[in-house]
Amino acid sequence: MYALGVATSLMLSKAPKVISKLAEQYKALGDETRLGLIMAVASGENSEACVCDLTPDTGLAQSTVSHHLKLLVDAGLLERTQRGKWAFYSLTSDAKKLMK
Amino acid sequence: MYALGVATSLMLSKAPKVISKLAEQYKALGDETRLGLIMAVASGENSEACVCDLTPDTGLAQSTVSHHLKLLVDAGLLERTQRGKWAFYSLTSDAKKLMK
DNA sequence: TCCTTAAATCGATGAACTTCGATATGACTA
DNA sequence: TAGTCATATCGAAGTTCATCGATTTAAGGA
Repeated sequence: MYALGVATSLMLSKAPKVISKLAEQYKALGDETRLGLIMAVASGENSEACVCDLTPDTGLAQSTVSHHLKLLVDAGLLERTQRGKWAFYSLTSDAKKLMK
Repeated sequence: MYALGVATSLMLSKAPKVISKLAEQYKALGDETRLGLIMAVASGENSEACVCDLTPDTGLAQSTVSHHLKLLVDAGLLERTQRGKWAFYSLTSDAKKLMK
């Protein structure tokens, strides 16, 4: 017998589907643009931000930013809320856990 | 003034180069094969494993596994040690932090 | 109702990634 | 030294990804 490694309990406890989801989340964070976006969201008032605020900082086209935000939502890292004409994005609990 | 978000201190404290490194590390974890490899390493005796043990589980070619391991080393998540004919891989402190 | 503004979707393009088989390197063994 | 085993490197093929401009959808405002 030997001492359990750091991630052993994690590995043993997670079903394949969870591994796959986790990989998806890491992949979503594994892009400078998206990592910047999610950090900008986290640092916004009430830890949320709308696309109109996020887009200028990236230097990318609005459609590209929208695409990245959708990816982050699909990965379960951001939540989208419509308020008036604006779409606001905020961190999910998964994102908070992962970025701690 | 408003309350700081979860990742605010992270964002404010990290220089662009660090952001870029962090994205690289997340990207490295954002692949099921590599996430599986790093978990296998973590769960191995002394939290290390050699390529010969890691390869069969993946169902991939040896050259492919070698390639993924190199990526993980380049990202600063694994360390390589030669012992006899075998190459052993172990987690770095960055990997332990990120996968906690 | 028509116009404006915010954001999402679509289709195309070039770059990056995963994977493989073949080959090279490096370390022990006969 | 010649041979074998473990691993790394190389070059190619197919796939996925990031990005853009154009268009569409959705929500308000005049």
